[in-house]
Amino acid sequence: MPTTLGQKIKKLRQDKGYSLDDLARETETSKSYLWELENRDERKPSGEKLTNIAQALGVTTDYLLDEKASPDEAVLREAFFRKYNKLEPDDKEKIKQMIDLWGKK
Amino acid sequence: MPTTLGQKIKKLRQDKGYSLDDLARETETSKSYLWELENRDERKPSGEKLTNIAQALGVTTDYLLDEKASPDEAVLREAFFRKYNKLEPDDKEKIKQMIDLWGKK
DNA sequence: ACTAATTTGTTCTATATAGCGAACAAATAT
DNA sequence: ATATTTGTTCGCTATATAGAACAAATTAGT
Repeated sequence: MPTTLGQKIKKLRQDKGYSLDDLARETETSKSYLWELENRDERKPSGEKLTNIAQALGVTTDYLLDEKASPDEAVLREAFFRKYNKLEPDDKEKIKQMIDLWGKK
Repeated sequence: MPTTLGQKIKKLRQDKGYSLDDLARETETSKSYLWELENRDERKPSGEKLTNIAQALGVTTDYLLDEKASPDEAVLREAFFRKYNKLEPDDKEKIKQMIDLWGKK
């Protein structure tokens, strides 16, 4: 299971069969910087780059950044589901992706 | 409806009754920089800052960054919902937040 | 199999800008 | 009227990020 930002990017990229150049082209970033992101843990990319990368890899930025705790309590299921169904297609898709990914970690 | 990153931060912050100093303390950033984020459109904060800010304001980074399209097609609802229920509480909470926010835009 | 060409990954140097601290200004409270 | 809180500006340093050039690996040709 990948845990750092770099590991996640590398895994997702390779799973898609992209080279660094491929991903660089799609994300408006240089391949040298992508390499640093994957291999040097101390990098802190901008939200903009993160957005491009997340999109190219089909995940959300929240998944890449993998935040920490946040207060929790029970969910009202029906209300939840009704709300979900009213979302725009793009947003639905994103929610779905997050659920898929988080379910695996 | 706030549209830029700065507008969103400002609105959320003020709605919570926070001063720039308050938010700065909670998010590991300087108030001067927060001011720039709110008032100068050309700023590009790091994912790290974004994460802190999003958390302090109770939203996701994806909401703050408001990405663009992503491929879409039908969702298998039951599977979807079963998966959702298996998530960790923290993650459930995040999904819920996103749905709430996106439902309003 | 051997080598030349092409693709992929890595390192280095240079530049723009993220992000801070402290000083200043405006507003609000006492 | 003064003190305290809030917002704004400025200059400095660290670091994000690009653009090569270089190295390793892979592919294609003979």
